[in-house]
Amino acid sequence: MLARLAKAGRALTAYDILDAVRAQGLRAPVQVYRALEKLRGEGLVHRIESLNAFVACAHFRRRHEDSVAFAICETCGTVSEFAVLATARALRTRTRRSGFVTERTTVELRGRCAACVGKGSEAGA
Amino acid sequence: MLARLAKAGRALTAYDILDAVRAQGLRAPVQVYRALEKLRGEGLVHRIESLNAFVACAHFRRRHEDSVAFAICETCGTVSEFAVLATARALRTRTRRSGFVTERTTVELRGRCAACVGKGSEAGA
DNA sequence: GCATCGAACGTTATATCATTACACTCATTT
DNA sequence: AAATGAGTGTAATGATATAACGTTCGATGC
Ligand SMILES: [Zn+2]
Ligand SMILES: [Zn+2]
Ligand SMILES: [Zn+2]
Ligand SMILES: [Zn+2]
Repeated sequence: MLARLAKAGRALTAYDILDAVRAQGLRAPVQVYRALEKLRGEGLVHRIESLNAFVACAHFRRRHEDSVAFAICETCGTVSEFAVLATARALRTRTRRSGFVTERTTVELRGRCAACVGKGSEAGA
Repeated sequence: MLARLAKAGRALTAYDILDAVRAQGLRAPVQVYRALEKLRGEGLVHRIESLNAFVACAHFRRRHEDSVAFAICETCGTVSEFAVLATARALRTRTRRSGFVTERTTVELRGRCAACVGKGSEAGA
């Protein structure tokens, strides 16, 4: 299942994954959600909140949910993961001043990836 | 509908809102979603992606979806909106270096608000 | 006035995402 | 062996969101 996610390069919904792994014997959504929960616990999978979908962790590091961001291309669906340690720290500090204790951050950017921007400008020229 | 959202102080799902406005004649989800879409377009409502829910804009400013963040209390559900102009700019600059053109950012923090942290530590002491 | 058009709306049905409930298996403990 | 408890598979359901389609109604042109 993790292999499928990693190969996809984009976010897959739980039901996308379900379709992909039916051959391996998984038959019901709850099985996929349980597996995803486990993988998320191991830091191998991230959830993209704005897509209700999942990606394989690109960094093979454990537990960095608190300082990761995603750039999501609206045109081709590609999801790129990058670390935002300083940004996350700044946000935590900022809210801490009003008494809010941050446990987790979600940072997701929508836009167009280099490849799709290139294609777009070609078409427009 | 906007009044209901503003009064709530927390995020409401479309179906929460639907229940609240049945008295006003709205009967179906799609009507609520259409109204929300309009209000979002006017910058009066924000969507909280990690909750699949909606809040009234706390700033009464138009169109700042690209630089707003939310601190969401996991204990009491309170959502606080704050501006993150510098942070959003930094993220855009950062991804721009790899060719990604950002159109919109989602920044959501989960944790515990001042009130709930206070109660928690009292209980723990 | 009135035919035509198109945006907005209401209704129904359906699609999509996620969890609950429960029975069964199997390894661990006593 | 019986009791316990974690994990699993199945079915059903709940929660979120959109599609499809006919109607209303104001704007436009004749
Ligand atoms: Zn990662
Ligand atoms: Zn792209
Ligand atoms: Zn706002
Ligand atoms: Zn709170």
